[in-house]
Amino acid sequence: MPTLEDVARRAGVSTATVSKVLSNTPYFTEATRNKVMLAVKEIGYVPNLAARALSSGRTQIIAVVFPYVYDAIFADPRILCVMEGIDAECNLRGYNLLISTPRLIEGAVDENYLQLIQSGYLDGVIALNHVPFASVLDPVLKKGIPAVSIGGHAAAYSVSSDHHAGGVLIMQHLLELGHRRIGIITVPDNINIGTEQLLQGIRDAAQAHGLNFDDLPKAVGDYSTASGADGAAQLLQQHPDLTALLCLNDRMAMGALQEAHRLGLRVPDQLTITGYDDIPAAATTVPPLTTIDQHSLTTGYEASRMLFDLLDGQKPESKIIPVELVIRSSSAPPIR
Amino acid sequence: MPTLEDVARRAGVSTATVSKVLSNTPYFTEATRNKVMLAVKEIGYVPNLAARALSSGRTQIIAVVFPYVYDAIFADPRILCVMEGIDAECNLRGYNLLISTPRLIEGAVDENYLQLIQSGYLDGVIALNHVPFASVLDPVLKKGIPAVSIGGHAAAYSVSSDHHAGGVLIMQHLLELGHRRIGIITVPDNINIGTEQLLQGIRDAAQAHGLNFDDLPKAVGDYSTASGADGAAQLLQQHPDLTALLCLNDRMAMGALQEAHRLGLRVPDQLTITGYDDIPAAATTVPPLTTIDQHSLTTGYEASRMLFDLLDGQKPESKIIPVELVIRSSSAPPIR
DNA sequence: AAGCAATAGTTAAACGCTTAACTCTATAGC
DNA sequence: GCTATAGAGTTAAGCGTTTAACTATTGCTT
Repeated sequence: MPTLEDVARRAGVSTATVSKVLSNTPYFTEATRNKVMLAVKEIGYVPNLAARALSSGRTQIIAVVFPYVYDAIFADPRILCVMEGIDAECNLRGYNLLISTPRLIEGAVDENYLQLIQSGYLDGVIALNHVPFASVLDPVLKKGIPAVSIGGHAAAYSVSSDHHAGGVLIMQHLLELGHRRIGIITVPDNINIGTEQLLQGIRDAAQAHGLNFDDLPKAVGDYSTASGADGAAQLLQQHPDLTALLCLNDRMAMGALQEAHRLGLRVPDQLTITGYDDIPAAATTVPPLTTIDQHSLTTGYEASRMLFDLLDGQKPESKIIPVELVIRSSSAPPIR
Repeated sequence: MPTLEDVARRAGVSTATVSKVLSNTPYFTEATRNKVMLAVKEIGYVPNLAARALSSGRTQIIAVVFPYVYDAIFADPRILCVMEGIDAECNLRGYNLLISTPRLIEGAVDENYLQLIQSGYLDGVIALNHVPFASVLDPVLKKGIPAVSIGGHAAAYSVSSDHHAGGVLIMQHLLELGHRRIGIITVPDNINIGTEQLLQGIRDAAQAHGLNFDDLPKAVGDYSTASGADGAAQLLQQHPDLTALLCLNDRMAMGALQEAHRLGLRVPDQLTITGYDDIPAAATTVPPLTTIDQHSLTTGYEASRMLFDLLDGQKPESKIIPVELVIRSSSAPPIR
């Protein structure tokens, strides 16, 4: 492979000149620039990234990390939408995207991940908030790598959804339709800040309508479709009088939908089911899901923009992405 | 950050010794090894990957590339299953996963991608077969980077599904149920080899049952759910007597399901709908989809194993992953 | 006792780039 | 005429590893 030196020789200049011309340093004549560019084209020179990284300390690689939790990360469409936003922005800027899915062995982050963080291979990190979030992001911050978190982390720049508003919106929607006997398919406590805010929103909306959140029947799922079906089964068996199921994500709502169908319950006529996230599939279920759009693509986009600002030496403001109630056909007034 | 030299000084040996001990080169006493290891622990040394890469020519990075085609890659659950298999294997081996989604501007691969390939940053490549496949994989092969393709490429090691068998299986299933008036929701020609094989399988099965493939009504989609709905609408309007819809992927089948529901057609009683891929969502639609399981996870797993074999200097055999008919509830005999 | 192989470790060059510090005009200001 | 400054380019010192080639010691053959 041709090196800087080959280009320099061919263009009749020094390697420093080539390097600087290539990085658009000022103070070169057009003639010199042209000579260099021509030589580059002629011998098909492409910079060696490892050498560049070693010398400059920058790798042009940013990592997206999501702890491997519950089921496979790649199974969660919500995360993929975020990824897409990130990918698009990185592509635009000529950065490369590395994916890291640290395994968590008994609470400890895996060794490979730690090595990667320490290795100097990463110019920046975008981390998805999840259970063992601190343990994943802390090494990054300690090492001083620019990082932004999606979902919030006290010590980091972050972009998160307005989950409190989301909780209020979806619960309000149910209440305004006239539902009172509402089952909730939730996830284990302390999963992340977002979930707490969401639950608080639901609680507040309930209270505003004179309903006590703590009295509402609940089932605990794990975000997966299957757990949604299980939760629905359990809830409907113990509380056959429920008129609505509020699910903390779309996948669990899809499971609930499936279970309702299995039980011969027509949605939304006999049972209202709502989701959260607005993943692509939510629009194509039968019936399509009423849900909360988190604007995942925007979230990914904003996260990368924020990271690039950080890399440019700026101090960006943490951002809160507004959410939106999307009313489709899985919700209707309860039957009297 | 501490360097090799710091470790060497502390352990009272040369940097070469440290480097070799760390890479398990033979001919060192236990005492020396321990001294080195102790020093490493004490000062928290982590190798600098860029330096290592420059010096050794290996980066510990492998790239998964999928051309950006139609809609976002990240929207395709089938691909994500494959990714998961790849990710798991890379994680095990301590390799890092870089994702590249080259944009295709007027048939040409984007410049960033080409640079990445040439840059020496990649130890290996796994490429997903898609429309402009050659243009994406050719630079990789030319550069001599170990590569495996998923879906088949004449010049490369590959792992692919037995699409011909898949086509036969799904069509046979329909025919054996007694369907004859079958609509096909397909994709544009020449998308990739896999699709051609699949169509050939369908054709062969049709012929074996005395049905001429070319006479079957067809609609052309683009893999997306929406295009499946459109295709179904179009097909059912022009051919109201159809008793089954064979869709070339699950997402289009989900769209068809949705359209059937909109038209008030009960599936499978009044209309049979089948998919292909067996993405996770296929099991949770209402009704769950009859489809072909491509074993996407295995595919990803095998692809990375093959790549690692290649990196180990072996010459692996290209592999064909068997497929499997998964009969769920979206298919039934036609009404008489 | 010489020769050799195996063991244990070192030296120093190389990997390909960036960049601080430097040189050498040419022009401008006073 | 002398200094300052801006423009155009070069020199050479790293960046932190790996690794080929080398030295030195020990033990075993013959």
